[in-house]
Amino acid sequence: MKNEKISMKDIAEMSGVSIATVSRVINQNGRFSSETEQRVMSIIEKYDFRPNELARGLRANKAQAVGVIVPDITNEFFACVVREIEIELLKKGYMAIVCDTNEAMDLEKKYIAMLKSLQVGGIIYIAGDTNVKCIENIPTVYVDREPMMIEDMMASTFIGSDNYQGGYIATRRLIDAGKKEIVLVLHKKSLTTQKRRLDGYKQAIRDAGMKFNENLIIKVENVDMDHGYEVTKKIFESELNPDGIFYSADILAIGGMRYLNKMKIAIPEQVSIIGFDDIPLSSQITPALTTVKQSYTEFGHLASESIVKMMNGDADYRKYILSVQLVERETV
Amino acid sequence: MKNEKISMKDIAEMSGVSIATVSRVINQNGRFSSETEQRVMSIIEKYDFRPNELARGLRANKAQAVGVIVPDITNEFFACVVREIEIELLKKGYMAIVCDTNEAMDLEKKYIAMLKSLQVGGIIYIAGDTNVKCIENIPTVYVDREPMMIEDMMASTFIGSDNYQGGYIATRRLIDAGKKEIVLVLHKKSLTTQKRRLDGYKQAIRDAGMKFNENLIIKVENVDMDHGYEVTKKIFESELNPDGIFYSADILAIGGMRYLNKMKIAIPEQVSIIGFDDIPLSSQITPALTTVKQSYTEFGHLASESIVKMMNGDADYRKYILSVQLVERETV
DNA sequence: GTGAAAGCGCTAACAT
DNA sequence: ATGTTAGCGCTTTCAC
Repeated sequence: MKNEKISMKDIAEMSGVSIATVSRVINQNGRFSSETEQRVMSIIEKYDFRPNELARGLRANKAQAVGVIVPDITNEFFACVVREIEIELLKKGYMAIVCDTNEAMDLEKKYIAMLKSLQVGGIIYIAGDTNVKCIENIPTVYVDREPMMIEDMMASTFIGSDNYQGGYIATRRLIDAGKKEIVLVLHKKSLTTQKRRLDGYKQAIRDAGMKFNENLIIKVENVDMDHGYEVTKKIFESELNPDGIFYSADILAIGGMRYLNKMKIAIPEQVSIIGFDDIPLSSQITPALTTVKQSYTEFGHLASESIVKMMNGDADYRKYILSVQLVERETV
Repeated sequence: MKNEKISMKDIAEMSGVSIATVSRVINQNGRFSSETEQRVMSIIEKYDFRPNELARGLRANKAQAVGVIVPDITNEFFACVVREIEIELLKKGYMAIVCDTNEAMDLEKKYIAMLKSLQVGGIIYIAGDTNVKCIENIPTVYVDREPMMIEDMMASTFIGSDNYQGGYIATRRLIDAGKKEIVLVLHKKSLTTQKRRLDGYKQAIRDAGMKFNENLIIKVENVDMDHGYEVTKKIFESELNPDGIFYSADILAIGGMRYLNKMKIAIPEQVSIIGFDDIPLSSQITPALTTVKQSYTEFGHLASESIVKMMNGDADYRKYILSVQLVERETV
């Protein structure tokens, strides 16, 4: 009940060895006899002792932790990526410190500062914007959203999907379904992800011999279900009359479908819908959402792998562009 | 580019004062002239210096951080609670360290150990189970899921919803809609939340002069959409023939609705559905889910408030039982 | 194989 | 108003 906090010094005294030896045993740094090891270990277990990570970190000049910056933890896609990262990092002996910025740039800055003062060894950064300068003096892996590399370009790692390909196959699918007026709903922020998807869209349109129409590209302020609903309402209340909509995120599509359902617009007969991400939810709604799958498992796995390498000085500076697949369900 | 890490010692040298003075300025502990303050501050800003939290924490014998343990970050309800907590804690100058345990008890133990060795000042604990012993020697706020208090009972705080009331009004609503065979889908784990909702259900049934039927209580292994689907399938493939289902979580209900839609079972004409939580998603699907609302905002707010009080020795040992409301939408 | 001791960056008690 | 210094718990050189 009242275990006063125990330190290595206490363990040392109780085992009748010096604190240096205790340290060696704990870190398995050799130079101790196996009898000593046994004795020390048994005391450690008896008191359930774990070394103070603050002191360790101070000594090592960095914590056994990595910061993870996420723009929106309530978006199932990011939540899944984060879970994956946490699990992987834990396996490797690191603690993940997750910071949800709610897409606010000022919070992002604040969290980066705090993470630095916490002396995290690295940062996994799912940026809220692309005008971010690279984080300085600390290993960083950029995930999903690629920052404008100002300088430092070669000293960083990026993990993202093939968004161009994603934009292309989604649009192509809609064209193949005979759709003629295809709206693309994009996130307003200047994200490379959005730009690439647009490029893919354009190319698919051109390849089909159709004419690219600027007015069919609609930007949305925020990526959530409400904005998906509102933008769709706006579209149908305008002079546009699309027979296909490609949303840049599943949750936008889900919000949009609510509007279509409400207005009794048949999916996919009147309007086909296609999303992006393939969050677990997308297979659950009715009709189930056709979408472009990004693998959050791979994102998380690669990100943790990569940041740990970097922290060990094992530079891993490159871009990983993961391929993307069309998941056919019921909305096209 | 190559700013070597700067410490208070460097700041002190550059400002021509002692490191103690720098410390006083930073912490606004008084006993320095305003000229000194200006000079020191300007250097600090120039170098964007922030004190090493590891060293601070070591000195203070605890970090300016609180651990947050969550059973499932991909569940929108918990994600929303976490967001709220993070924001509130940041305002108060604390860092949140979020640990997603994915409903695994062993991970939970591991994370608690890690948080302790990180010397967090407190823990906000949304337990995965109820058989948890209280966390020892560290201020803890239990949220949503109440642990069996072994000892230590009076030295802890709990924040939860009025689950009995929630169970009652949901069931009552179904009864009022004329439903006769009402299934209750519960989480299998021994959670007090589940038990209370069951109690509310029973009471409502009895109050209506109906007979409680044990067979109508179905337990589910895990709370996610897939389990919602599967359990609903199982129900309709059994000899049961419910005209109302009360799911103990919105995401279960959403999975269940997929099955009903697939089988062309009309909601709410043939079967009425009611959920629990009121996650943002529930208002977005078609038909929109009738549910019992728990306020994640209040959860998060109270939890952060309370843990900070406790860490300041300002004991706040009590139970907060938040009231709950029926949100009428389209599935009843 | 083991121990003594320095020092990581900071705060606070004690001088002045 | 400011400086000196001990010490938080740990790792790691350097002696033996």
